[in-house]
Amino acid sequence: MKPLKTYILEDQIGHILRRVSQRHSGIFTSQMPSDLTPTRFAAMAKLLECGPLSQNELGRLSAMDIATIKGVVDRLRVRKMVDSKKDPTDARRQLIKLTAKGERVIRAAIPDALEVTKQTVDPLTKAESKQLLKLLSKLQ
Amino acid sequence: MKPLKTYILEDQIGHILRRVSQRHSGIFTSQMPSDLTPTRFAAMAKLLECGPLSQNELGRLSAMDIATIKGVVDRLRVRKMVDSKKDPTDARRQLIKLTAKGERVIRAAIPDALEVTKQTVDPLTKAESKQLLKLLSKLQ
DNA sequence: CTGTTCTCGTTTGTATACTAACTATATATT
DNA sequence: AATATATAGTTAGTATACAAACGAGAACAG
Repeated sequence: MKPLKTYILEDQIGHILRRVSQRHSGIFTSQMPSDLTPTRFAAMAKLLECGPLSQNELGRLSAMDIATIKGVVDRLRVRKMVDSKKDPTDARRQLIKLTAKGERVIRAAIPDALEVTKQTVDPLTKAESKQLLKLLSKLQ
Repeated sequence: MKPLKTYILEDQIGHILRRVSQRHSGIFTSQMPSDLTPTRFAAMAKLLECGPLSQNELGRLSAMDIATIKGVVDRLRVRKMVDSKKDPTDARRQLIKLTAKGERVIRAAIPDALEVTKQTVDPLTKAESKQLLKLLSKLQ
């Protein structure tokens, strides 16, 4: 006899991922300056790490679609966190780089971001947290 | 001497969660009919499980903000997957219920959704997958 | 040199996701 | 009954997220 296929939303990895992401983003919003969203922060952190990048490279490195990264960069530009100039070697490219203000802001925000990570995994022991990262990494 | 606080985006739980969610949603999109998004599916699955619900209840049960669930319900209504009527006992409420079409669609989609879950955790062993769900559940 | 193909970025459209301000209705308190 | 408070839903605004179609430039084939 075949077992019934019942569908329990709460048991599905997709649903749980969504809820955990919601919680994380709530923690992020409450801890960080209001004009730093998770994606803006990610883009700026990558620029700090790598120096000036094309939009495409920045998108790839921070795991954002090109249409998404464009919006993120536009909004960062409005806030004078980044600026851009034509790549002299390739007229299609825009090189995006942190402004002085942007670099100051992202450096100041990094300790807070580490605190966000800490609070997010706070319900777990250190070993559990390490295990979780290991398992999630296999799913990327 | 204080250690340097280096920030590795790829090690942060928020970033990893975002990437895993992206992968899951890609699998969902490729496996499911194009007019069933993850949230639409979740809302309909809850309606199938619980019967008619107010927008508020539906939002709570499927982990969506009231402003979000409104958009989801509106789009489901346009597609004739749900309809709604005034709650006779409370004039503020709209009772949302699956249409016959909606019920047919969601029932047919459930096996596919279980397959999406399966594919999502495919890189993990059964034990790992169970462990992952356990750890994630602690973070909800 | 000339197409062909690829890549970079833009734009449009749709769909979450949440905040804040608002209206309307219900419920509780005095 | 009058007032205060709480709840249900709507609306507007901002920010991801991605698909699809497009133009401009680069790279490469012949």
